[in-house]
Amino acid sequence: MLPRYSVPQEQAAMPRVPRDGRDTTLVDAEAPWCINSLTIGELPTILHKHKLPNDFLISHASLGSAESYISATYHWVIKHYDGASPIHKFALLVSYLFSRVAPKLGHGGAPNNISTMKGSTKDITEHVRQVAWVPAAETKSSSSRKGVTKTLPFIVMITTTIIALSDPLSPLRKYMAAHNNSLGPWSQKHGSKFINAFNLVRMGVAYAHAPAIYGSPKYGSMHAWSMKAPLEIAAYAKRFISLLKSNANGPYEATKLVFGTTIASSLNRRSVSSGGMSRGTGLSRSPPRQTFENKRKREHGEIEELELTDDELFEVKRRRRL
DNA sequence: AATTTTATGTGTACTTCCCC
DNA sequence: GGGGAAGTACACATAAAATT
Repeated sequence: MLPRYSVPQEQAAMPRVPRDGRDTTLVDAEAPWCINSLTIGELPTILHKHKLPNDFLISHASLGSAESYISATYHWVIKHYDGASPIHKFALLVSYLFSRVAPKLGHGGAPNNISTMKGSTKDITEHVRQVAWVPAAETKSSSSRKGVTKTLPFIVMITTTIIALSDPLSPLRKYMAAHNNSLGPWSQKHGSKFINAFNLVRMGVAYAHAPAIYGSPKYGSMHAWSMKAPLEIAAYAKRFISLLKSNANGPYEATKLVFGTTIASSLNRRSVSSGGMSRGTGLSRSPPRQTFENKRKREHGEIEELELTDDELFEVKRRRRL
């Protein structure tokens, strides 16, 4: 059986994703909700939410026997999450997008001209921002790298990473401050899911200072990479959120800001070809093909665990009653 | 020397397939 | 259908490699 996360009692009623204007989740910023079952096109409907979604559970980070500062960081983020903070909201939304970009989370090798950028944070950062997102499975016979298919772990782990790295009071930053800026075991645990320096830079929340961003990047403005200042991230986050709710193409534009045109287009493919404004129209005439797994999950009422295929992302999914 | 990444093996949970 | 073998996917531990 799937690791069914437990739903707190007071939130036992399954949150409804807004289907029309009458749904109370549209107007109630406090009402419980889930993020993983949304489509990208539905992201603008939850921008007012103050709380983390119900499916944001620490268990999805599989902390196990991780060192105490790691689990402390997860608990700290859950306790301090503030939906009114642009950075927090951005972190959550981007974590969702990141989980849908998977497994295309890798990148090619360093270009030949990387050394010409040495010394220029601007050049290297702008370069990394444009590097293509490619599947991380490059080993010939063996399958793709492990740990990149389930979406909920990404959502919990990316959100936590961005928020914690952006706040000097987080247990993670305090650990770094006491350990010469090393992220410690955090690097390996999250790096196995491609939550690493390179992708933080590529998503626009961090600077790359040295070609070592392609190697074993150490943290610090004197080394390979560092987070942008909170005010810079906040400005970026505001722009992202503003794009997201700007118009019918908001989700595309916001995805493009963070992940680039290619990813935005590939995630958007289906809805563009079917005439754009499918949002709010309810049923689509030709429902996208579902994976076997998805079908099983629907049958088992595990829709909240649903992992959408690319083609489904922008579709307005018909909700089954639960 | 320190830090991060990559590779490999083990255990576990689930899925798929196949045979009865 | 049921039930077991084979296959898939993951976390975790450990070791090794790469880079600064």
